[in-house]
Amino acid sequence: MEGTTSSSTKTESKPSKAENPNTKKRKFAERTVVTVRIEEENVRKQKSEGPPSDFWSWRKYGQKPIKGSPYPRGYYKCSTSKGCSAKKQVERCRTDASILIITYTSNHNHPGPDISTTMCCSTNESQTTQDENPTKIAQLLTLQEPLTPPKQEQQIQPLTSTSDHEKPSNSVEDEDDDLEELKSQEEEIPLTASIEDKVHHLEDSSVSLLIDEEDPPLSYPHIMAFSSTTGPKTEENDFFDELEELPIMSSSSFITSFVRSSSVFFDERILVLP
DNA sequence: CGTGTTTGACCAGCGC
DNA sequence: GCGCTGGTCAAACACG
Repeated sequence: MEGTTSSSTKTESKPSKAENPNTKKRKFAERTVVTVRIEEENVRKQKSEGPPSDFWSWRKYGQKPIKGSPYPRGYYKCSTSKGCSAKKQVERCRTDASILIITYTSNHNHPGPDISTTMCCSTNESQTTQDENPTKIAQLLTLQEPLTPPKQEQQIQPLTSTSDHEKPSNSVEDEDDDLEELKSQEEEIPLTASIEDKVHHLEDSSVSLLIDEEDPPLSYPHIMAFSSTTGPKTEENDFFDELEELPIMSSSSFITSFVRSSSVFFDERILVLP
């Protein structure tokens, strides 16, 4: 909480509505942007079931149509714990409805849920869990698919802050007429980048910028969930070992290694600093 | 009954 | 200064 320390310049209190003085601070809000690609069948599910859930429980408190986007943006607060100020915004990529853009703001002020039970970390149980929680697992499954188009994927934003980062970096703004073309291109493009390639790429690029060990980003559910569980994991490691052979990690390399793993979950992570 | 969703209204940041 | 737009609130409603 009070993660948005950078922007509390407005001190005049707003009596009735905004109980949190940090509300409506757009420009300097710290955010972590995650794009998640969902598969087509899940796209339909999303429409009926909402955004893919992560390991927190979220309560929707608003939805707004976003100018220039055919899809509304949903606003969610963490309902895992009372008083938790963690929020997220979920919207769809304008060019590809199968891409969800999730923007995490603020920080969880409570330990994460026990993902060993919440999530399908056990490799043996993963299949059954998928059957039981297809939506929740959907974003995990997406890593099996090649993710965002290479252009978008390679242009991981540096740590500069504008409110436009969540929109895809490719030329979305201009010709809407090209959207269909882009879509068709996306479908035609043999998205062949393997997970390892992607991980490798992310590792080589700016992922290291995303995680500052002394001042970690605001909200990255997996990391927090992991850190909240007691000590180094076994099942989780097994899980990730399946994804990628991880060396034994020291505490410092754990995060880096985790990022490598978590970057598998998410197409793209953008920490926006003030 | 508790929890979550929907939805209209309100407010403030931001660009012009 | 003004209008647009995004973000939040809160009442009403739905659901288990």
